Amino acid sequence: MKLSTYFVPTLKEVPTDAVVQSHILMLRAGMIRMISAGIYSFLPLGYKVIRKISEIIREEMNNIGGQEFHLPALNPTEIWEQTDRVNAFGDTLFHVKNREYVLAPTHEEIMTFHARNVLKSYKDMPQIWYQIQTKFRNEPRPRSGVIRGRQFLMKDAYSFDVSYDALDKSYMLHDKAYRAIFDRCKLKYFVVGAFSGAMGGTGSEEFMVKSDAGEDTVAYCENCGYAANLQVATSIVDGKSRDKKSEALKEIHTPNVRTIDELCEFLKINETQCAKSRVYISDGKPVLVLMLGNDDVNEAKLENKLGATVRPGRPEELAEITGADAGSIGPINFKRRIIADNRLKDANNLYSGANKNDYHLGGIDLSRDVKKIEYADLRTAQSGEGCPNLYAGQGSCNSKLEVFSAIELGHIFKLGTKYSEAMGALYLDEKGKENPIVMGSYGIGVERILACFLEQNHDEFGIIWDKILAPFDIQLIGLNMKKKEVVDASETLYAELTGAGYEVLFDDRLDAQAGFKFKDADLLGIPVQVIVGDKKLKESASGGKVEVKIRRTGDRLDVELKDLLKKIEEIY
RNA sequence: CGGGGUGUAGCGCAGCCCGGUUAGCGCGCUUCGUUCGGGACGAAGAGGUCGGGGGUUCGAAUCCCCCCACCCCGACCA
Repeated sequence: MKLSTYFVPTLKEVPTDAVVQSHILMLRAGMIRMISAGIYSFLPLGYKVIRKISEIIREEMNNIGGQEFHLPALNPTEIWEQTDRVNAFGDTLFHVKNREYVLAPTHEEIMTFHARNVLKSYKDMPQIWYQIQTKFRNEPRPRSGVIRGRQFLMKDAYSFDVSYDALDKSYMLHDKAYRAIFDRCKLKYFVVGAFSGAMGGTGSEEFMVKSDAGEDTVAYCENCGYAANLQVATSIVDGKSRDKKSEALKEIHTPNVRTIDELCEFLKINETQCAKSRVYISDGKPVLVLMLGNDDVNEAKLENKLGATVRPGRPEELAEITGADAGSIGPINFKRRIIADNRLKDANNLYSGANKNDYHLGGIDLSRDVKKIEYADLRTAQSGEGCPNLYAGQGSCNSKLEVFSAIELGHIFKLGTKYSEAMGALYLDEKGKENPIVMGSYGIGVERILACFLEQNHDEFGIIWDKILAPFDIQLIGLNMKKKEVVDASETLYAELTGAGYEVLFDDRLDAQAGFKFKDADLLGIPVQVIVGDKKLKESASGGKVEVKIRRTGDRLDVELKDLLKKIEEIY
């Protein structure tokens, strides 16, 4: 491909609206352009990479027996009503105005529709059906370029089995395929296991990539690979030990002391002697949550414990419930439900609010002074705390956890019979008995693979492709295309390299200066640059030299023209 | 949906607070010349509903009201 006629609008300056690296690089390298928030056009260079990624996905899906479909994005609303997902998706679902259609955000319904009509016998299974197709979701806030869009490419796969045991096999096949896909795409990823969500599934795994641009927060252990969404992550951290002697309750005047830090400062005590109080409202009823020191309440854990959603109490509610404002609230004489974090179990000699403005209580013994108190894991794990992963018979890992943001690349999910039951996808088993098909669903964000790769493979100058995803194998740069010897040599090389089976991007632009071409080449990040300039052409009697530059390392070497093909072969 | 910010030439921005010639700068683009291995130089050009609508005023990019778009933080995320 000749760059003089190839549409690759590179940008010298960083577009203001782009914040995350992958987005900036895709825009600057002329791979994408935005049409509207969360809606992007892929330009030729970007689409070339998308196609390479798609091909890898296809190969690995076919390897596990997957069969590729192409389903319509435009779906009759009625099908979505059968599973009550018009409601479940709510505003996220795009509705077509002049027909009873929706734009599909995923394809469980359509795949189940086909399964229902065809998979009538246990002999018809297992099946793995997949497609690579555009999904539509009316995200309230698209962001980070292509990472969270309103329209995006997804590889979605669905398995159909006769039993949960059989589903386990299909699920494991996908686990294998996904690892193969992400390995081949040279991504550094990790797997977050089984988070029992509200979707009625029996198991799931998320494939994640560490990134500041990510929207999930996870706790990860480098040592053993433990990874958990922060919403459920636990850690090993000491509780408040129980002192031998419980002191008597004492009221302390603490004017203008609101926070735990201020309390510690005021009383010259350690924060692990304090119980922090937070009042939440759940189901219209107040709950006092006690945390040790400055520990953060993990609202997801609290909601799990209560089995209902929670919200923080409003200031006027706090005053009415406790008789005090936030900062002076505590467990003593609190008449409603009290749940304390496990770190506070049986703790004594604690300081906490007195439910009276500007007063705190000391000498609190939770066992002695708080009659009806429950304990639960309610705290948010933090970086540096001990990994809770258990080794069989050897205690826990206890290496240091790291908490960071991550991008979800893929998700494999044991669906069970939710959709087959709702839509009547039933088969006959060996005994002639009717059963619902047991399903799994499996998704990969195709553009996210691209974005994650770029997040992990760039430097200050631009993209650094790995050869497996690179849009081209070689960037051939004719430095001064006004000189005949350069034109002749580079045209010859272009023909030779292309003939040898390499995909070559030939910078044959007539008017671009050397520096300009170098900068563009580094930005585009093709793995190998072959630089043809008149000086080096003259350097050898035997036909001249060209320079070969390896983008990732920055290494340059001069190569005789006649040795070039061999050299490139060595590199590749 | 709540909070914050931005919208002026293809891109990046100044001008706005404090209204007043013909709305400016850099990059890019066109033409000519010079240059030619790390985003060159000179000269001459083209390119604008100042996001949209309404209002105030003799006069609005500038002040006021409404709307729209985009970005960031949060909420949401099968």
